[in-house]
Amino acid sequence: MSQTASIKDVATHAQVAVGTVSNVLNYPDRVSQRTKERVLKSIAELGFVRNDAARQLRAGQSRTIGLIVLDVGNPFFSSVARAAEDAATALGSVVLVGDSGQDSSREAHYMDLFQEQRVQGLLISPVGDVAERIDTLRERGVPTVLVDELADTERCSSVSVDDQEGGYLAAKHLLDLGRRRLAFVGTPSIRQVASRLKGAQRAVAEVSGASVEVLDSAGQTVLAGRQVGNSLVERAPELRPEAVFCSNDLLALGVMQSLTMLRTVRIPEDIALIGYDDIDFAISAVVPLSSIRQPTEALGRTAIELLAEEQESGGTKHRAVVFTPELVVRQSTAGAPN
Amino acid sequence: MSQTASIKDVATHAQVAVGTVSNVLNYPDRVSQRTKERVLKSIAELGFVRNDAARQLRAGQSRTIGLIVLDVGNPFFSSVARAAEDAATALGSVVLVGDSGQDSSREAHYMDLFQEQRVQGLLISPVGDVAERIDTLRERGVPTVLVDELADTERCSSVSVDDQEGGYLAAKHLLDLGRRRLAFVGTPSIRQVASRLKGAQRAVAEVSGASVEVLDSAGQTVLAGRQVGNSLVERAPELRPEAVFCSNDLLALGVMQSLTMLRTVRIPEDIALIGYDDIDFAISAVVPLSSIRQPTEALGRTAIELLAEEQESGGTKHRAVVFTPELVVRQSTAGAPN
DNA sequence: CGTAACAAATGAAACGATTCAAAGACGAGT
DNA sequence: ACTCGTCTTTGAATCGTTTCATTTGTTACG
Repeated sequence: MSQTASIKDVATHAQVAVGTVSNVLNYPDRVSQRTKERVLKSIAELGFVRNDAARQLRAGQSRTIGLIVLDVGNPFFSSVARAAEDAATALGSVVLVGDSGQDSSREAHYMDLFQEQRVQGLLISPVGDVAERIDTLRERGVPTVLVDELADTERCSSVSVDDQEGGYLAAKHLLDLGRRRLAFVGTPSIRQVASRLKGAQRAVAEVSGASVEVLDSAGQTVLAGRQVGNSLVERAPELRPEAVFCSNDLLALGVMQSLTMLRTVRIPEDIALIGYDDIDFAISAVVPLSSIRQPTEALGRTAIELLAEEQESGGTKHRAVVFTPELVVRQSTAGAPN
Repeated sequence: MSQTASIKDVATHAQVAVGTVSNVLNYPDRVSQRTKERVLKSIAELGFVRNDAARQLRAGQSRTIGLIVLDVGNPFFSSVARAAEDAATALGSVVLVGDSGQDSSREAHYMDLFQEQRVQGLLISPVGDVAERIDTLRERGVPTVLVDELADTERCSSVSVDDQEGGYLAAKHLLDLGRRRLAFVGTPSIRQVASRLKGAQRAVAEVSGASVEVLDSAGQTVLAGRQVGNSLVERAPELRPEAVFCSNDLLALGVMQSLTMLRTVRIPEDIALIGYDDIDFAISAVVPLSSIRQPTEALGRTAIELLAEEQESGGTKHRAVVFTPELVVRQSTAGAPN
């Protein structure tokens, strides 16, 4: 009894055929009440637990869905991951999360791994160029859904958020407050950030006399935000922007700390400040931070749904679902223009 | 070529026996250079990828290690998880992360799942009482290592951090600054928090004239911290504590926000403040926050090592490794006593 | 030339589940 | 008593890999 019992052991113990035990587990209606009880009793007595490997081998496919994210520590991704897990659980599947850490070799490693595991499907926020591998997977019957990246629908499905719209919303909001001299803080070398900037510029172009200055930050962290914030404080007041849009909440919190710590600048009176992502900390900042909320739960849930669609259609039909981000106004951009 | 090629297909294509293909993959030295090349060429041409389910079935065990945490969103656990993943990767294993969300039914679900997967071993931060299940797993040859919880070494191994010592360190530090009237903020109903409080009380008992008041918070979040902070601000100055020790950095940040926002209290001059966990935000707070750092990487790495030890010893020898936390002094507790 | 020694390659058996065609059991209807 | 239909149960075949006892091939040596 020390080692694990197999279905055969159960069959022997209950004095039935192995097929019957399998039926008890998978098609209980096919089995008479009497035998069912006997089998279940044996299962309990022997402590039988299904061997998933054997089951998968026979089925030719696992009940596993692979998810590769850029950084599990990032609240955006951990939220997407959690939503995906919940949606998958409802379908009787399990999500395996791999963290590429923005490293394309790690990304490749996880793709290999998931392929060996014969995952049902793959959700991925790609780092490198994965187009070819996705083609290969599709040929093998493994559907892929890009996450937070727009897909060529000839190739696969995708769920993403309209970053340009998000940027537009943020800048429009600042302009609506009456602010004209805007600053954008972020690293436009990242595609998502570039789109947000583009959206902001579009909003600015719609208002005469408005301008936006781009402040390239060293990274997307609180510290990077502080550095930018310090450089703003050092400026002569008349050279400071009237409103700042950061490509990410961490940056915004850093900027906020610099500005409020030295107490030379008031938020939102002197400078209105808005971030992006609406992380949990945004609401609990010294000055509650306005932000652009991305529908992370919807992203995760929809990603799983698209995967299911792909499976049903045999991997022929692809869809690119684009969500619209939402403006969340808090104290950091509250009140009338100065 | 649309579907996945098996080892048999490779064998046919390369005109060798299946055993030879297997040898090329697992024992390359047993195969001559010539055939090896031929086989590898066929593998590449057919795009063959090992079927892990079949491999596991034959091996009787997977290369997977299960990890069940209380909350993946919590930086403490995500850091432990990452360290465990890295250590496991080095051993050629994969870590599957399950999030119990402090819910014992979800915990049980993941335990079932991992058992079906025939994981090599299980790392778990338990919610409910899992002693019996661990016994069962041990009988089945699945070693378990408790994470952030001290184990009965008759039963299994564990990695944990000395919470009482952490509490002692924090309180001692505050006392060393000359502060006498301390406050402890947290939810002592959680075991770890209770230990930290106990440590703090021990430190206080060592100093004559010192006292510690316990402020039970509604949760362990920034918001809960703010509420406590507000209640402190409302007090008459002479009734306020001289130093506050929060059982968690989020709480501490909340307290800090309340105190600094209203500008009636200075940190650290009027109230010295220390948190616990040393999360990334601690260093970037308005007033950089002192904290107690837990060796999360060591926890994750060691958990995997203990698992390996268990496997080698056949699951007979268990060890409980306890790490000592570390005091990190920053501005929130800097300077001389008032 | 015979054979011992070794290397390389073979292919059937096994892992544990599911599937499915076939057999068995049983009662109703004639 | 016989046939038919329905409900249960059976057990061999299958999935793709690894393992290992055998066979085959090659070289060296007496």
